[in-house]
Amino acid sequence: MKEQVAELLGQAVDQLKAKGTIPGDHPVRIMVDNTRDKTHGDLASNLALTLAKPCGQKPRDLAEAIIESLPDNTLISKVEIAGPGFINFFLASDSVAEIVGDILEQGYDFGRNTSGQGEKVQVEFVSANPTGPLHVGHGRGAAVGDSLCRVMDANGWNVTREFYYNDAGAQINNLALSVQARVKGLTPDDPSWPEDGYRGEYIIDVANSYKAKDTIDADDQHVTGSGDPDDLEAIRHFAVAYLRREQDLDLKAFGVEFDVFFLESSLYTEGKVEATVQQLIDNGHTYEKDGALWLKTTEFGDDKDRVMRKKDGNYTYFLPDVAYHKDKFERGFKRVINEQGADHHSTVTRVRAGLQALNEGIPEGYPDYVLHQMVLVTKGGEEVKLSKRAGSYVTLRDLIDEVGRDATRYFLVSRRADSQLTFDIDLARSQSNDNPVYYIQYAHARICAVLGKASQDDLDNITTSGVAALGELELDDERELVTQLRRYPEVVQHAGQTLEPAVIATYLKELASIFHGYYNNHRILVDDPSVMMGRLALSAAIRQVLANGLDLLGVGAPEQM
RNA sequence: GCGCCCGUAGCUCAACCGGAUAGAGCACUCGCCUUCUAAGCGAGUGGUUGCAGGUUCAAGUCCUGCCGGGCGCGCCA
Repeated sequence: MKEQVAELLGQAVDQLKAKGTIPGDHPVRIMVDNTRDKTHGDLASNLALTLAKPCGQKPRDLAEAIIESLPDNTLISKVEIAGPGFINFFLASDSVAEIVGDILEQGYDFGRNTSGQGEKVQVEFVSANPTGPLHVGHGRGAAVGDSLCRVMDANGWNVTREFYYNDAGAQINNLALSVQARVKGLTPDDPSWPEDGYRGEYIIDVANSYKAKDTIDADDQHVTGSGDPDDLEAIRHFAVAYLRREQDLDLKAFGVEFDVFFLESSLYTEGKVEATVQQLIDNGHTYEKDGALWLKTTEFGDDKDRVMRKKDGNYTYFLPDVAYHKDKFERGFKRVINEQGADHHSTVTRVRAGLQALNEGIPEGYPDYVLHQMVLVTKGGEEVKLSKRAGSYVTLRDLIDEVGRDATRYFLVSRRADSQLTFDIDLARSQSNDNPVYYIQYAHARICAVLGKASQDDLDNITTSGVAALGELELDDERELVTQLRRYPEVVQHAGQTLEPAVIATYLKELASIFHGYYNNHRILVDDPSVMMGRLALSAAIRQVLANGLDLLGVGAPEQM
């Protein structure tokens, strides 16, 4: 709709350029905005304001000229000049109502677009190391990352969900030692407990399962415990598989699944780390100092150079990261988005610098990052810091068990990633109007209930006589509802462009709010068949958009509550 | 000290590429269930958008400097 109005304005500009009112060589950027105030019509353009100066005219005079040059059309019913020189467009009722027909016809596809043109995009998120249960921060990553994937998919991208983890480093060794200690019956208080060992109670479960020679099937790990307390290697494999499985179960309970699990160890075994190092050396971006090998990241915007190979011959963490992203690029992902906690933001510059130093034509801003800030969990007004199972942090499982999947996902995805989030457990679990999740779901369930009362015959005719009757809908709130529905595709697009799935949540809250108001003021199943059919069509369209939007958030759309 | 993010109503948050009178919910006050789900609706109260400059016809939004909070500044990951 915006595009169509912009198109009309474009034609008016061309005409005025031909007349000389607008300088022919002046670049014109046409902006059409939704209006905030309905007295300003449906859409507005600031075109006359931006062109006033180069044209040497008063904005309102120029607006007048632009309006006179607008081609004839059926889209717009009225145009006004307002304020300092805005051009306000009032859309014709018919063209507005059309959107309802579109929604009913397109169903699940309404709001989706093809702007991604089927290009491959990889979204890496969660990427927790298998050293313990997932915590709230991972939960935020999972909620934001998965929703982002859904949004990218809705914008026509071919999305791959990827989970990367370290299965072989010092931390994993530490994990193995901790499990081994538990297998041997030691406790964290014991003097011979491994230094910096993992102290959480979950380690006991891993140890017991290992001793019982259980078989573990995670998404990407399949191991049977040997039970041998002295076989550290066997313990390591088992512990990784065990915790991976636990994470998988949490993620499944959260409604999040991955296409690819990528092991850091494979970068070593397949020689990709070595190859990356060699390439960096060959390109002359490295030097030896103090027995270590350094990468000149300062050549690419870093504030100091970074060690890539330590004195002891091991690599620092960011080198495999560079090798990993080189691999992503070589796998054909021209676009990659990494969703991570903001506590790792210092890696952004390093990884990008490393990729530039490879000199392989990888674009400068590659990869994209979405960094989420910390999550603070509160209950009863107090900060919650500990969980029994993990010991030192609140687990994702705790939240899912306590407040439910939908509410947890909603709360974690509904705020912009770059601001800190307070997760109020009491609010999230309250089944009341305080809780936006239920507020939105309730709107969906209510419509389902109403449609359930309508006759099958009427429902069958909803797309024909229902849509045809939309002209009868003259109420302000009906008009407002249709306007909100019309904006949905823009919101999906906006979420995709800014990589901010949270805007979907905001939109749905607004749509639900307008609907609840409408529902309370007007009956849908009224005697007048024409009015009823129109309202049924409108309601069905709202239900569809609510369902589509909730789906992008990974939150369910219940038919009854 | 340096870098990144944030600062909007008492609280939690909105505000589309810079647009017109900064919006919701909670809390507080008062109303609405014999009618499709009251997990709902309506009305009222509540603001120098942290502070000070600058750019612009127009700034919560962009720029600079402060103040406050978070995170990061390792040959840890």
